[in-house]
Amino acid sequence: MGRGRTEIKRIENPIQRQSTFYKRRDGLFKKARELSVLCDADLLLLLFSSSGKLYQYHSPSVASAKELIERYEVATQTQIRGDRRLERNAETEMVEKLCDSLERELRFMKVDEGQQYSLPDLGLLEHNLETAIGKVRVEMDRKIGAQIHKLETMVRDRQQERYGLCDKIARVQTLRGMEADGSASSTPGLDLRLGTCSSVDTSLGSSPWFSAHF
Amino acid sequence: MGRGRTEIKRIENPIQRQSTFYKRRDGLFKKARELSVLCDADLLLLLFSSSGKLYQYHSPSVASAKELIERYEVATQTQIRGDRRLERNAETEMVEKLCDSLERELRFMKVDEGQQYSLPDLGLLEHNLETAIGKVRVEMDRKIGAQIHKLETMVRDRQQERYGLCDKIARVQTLRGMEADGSASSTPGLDLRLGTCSSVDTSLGSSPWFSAHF
DNA sequence: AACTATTTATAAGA
DNA sequence: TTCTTATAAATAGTT
Repeated sequence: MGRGRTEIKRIENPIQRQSTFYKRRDGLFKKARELSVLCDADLLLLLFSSSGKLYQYHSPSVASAKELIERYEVATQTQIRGDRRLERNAETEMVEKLCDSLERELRFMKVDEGQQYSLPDLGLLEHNLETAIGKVRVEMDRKIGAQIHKLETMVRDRQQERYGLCDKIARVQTLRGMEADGSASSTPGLDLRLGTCSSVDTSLGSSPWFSAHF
Repeated sequence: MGRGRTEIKRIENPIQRQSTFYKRRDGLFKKARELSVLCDADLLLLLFSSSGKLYQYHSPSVASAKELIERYEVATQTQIRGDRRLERNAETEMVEKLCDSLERELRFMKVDEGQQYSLPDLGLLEHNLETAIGKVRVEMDRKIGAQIHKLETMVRDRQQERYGLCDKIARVQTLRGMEADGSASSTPGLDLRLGTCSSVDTSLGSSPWFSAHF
């Protein structure tokens, strides 16, 4: 459009090029906006002039360019990874998250191997790692402590139960003794003796929880 | 353009909307290409249809959309950080790199505080951190060792120099003694005695390198 | 998809 | 940069 000429090739005259850039930039942005509104589409337009200046447009329906860039990355990743993503559930996602963290951790360590840290930097690094290890150990202790407490409570409850039963048995036997004869009881098949009512082993050496986790 | 109607608002008829989407998408991409060629500009166009399908265009002068996204991120960072970046040299960049690493490290640790790690995960984490600390310490030892070696070498060289000078002085004094008189020497202002030619202190307690780094 | 009456974008000039 | 205007290009409605 315009008077004459159509050939699409670099405009050599810088003044004319600049002028054309402004006009066509405005036109492009307008068209972008119209498309996004008319057709309910999301779009991002990043434009760098030949002098390196950035102009951008994104459809009003999205909050920021960043949002669309992330959507773009997800979309292209999906194309690459195919439908593998569909097989995943929440649990595997969490494991993946942890793996990512560890990967990052390891990459970080590799940077260290690659050289470039000065001695004071290494000292700082050491300190931070020590702090981190401290946190991990505190957390482990907390978790182990909680588990032990839980088990101890369970053990104590069982013991109480046993004491109660022993008591009952003792009373039943006393009752029998008072009846003073060996005739058939009303519950002949039921032996209420449960063995000695002594202490219960509270060590956790072979607890299923322990062996399952280490 | 087209017969009648111009109002820019969402087209409700889905068939018409789809048709318009194709036409205007092609038009937009064509305009984008023309702008980039005519005005030597780089551009990226990401377009998501209302059904979520992605269409993209980037100027032929760049290898990939990713490249322009990175350029965009640099440009916006520059806008935010202003000209602070201009003040930076290679050295500060390296420090920044380290800070980023530590930040990542700390973020990782925060995830840990937030809960969600199981005991075996914590065990693994602990192990990894121990390995990392080991690496850092080995690297520190290596650096300190190298510095000590360098200093020892310097000290040894100085000692050698001194021995050489002592030797010279001894010979000069012997010569003087053989001349057997107290008359003015040809170099009266020059006292060649450099003090006792004994051992040199090799401790590094107050070395400038050491104090500069810790 | 293709056609075409119209609207819109813009090259050149001011 | 911005405005104007002649003209090329895009496209809405239709087939």
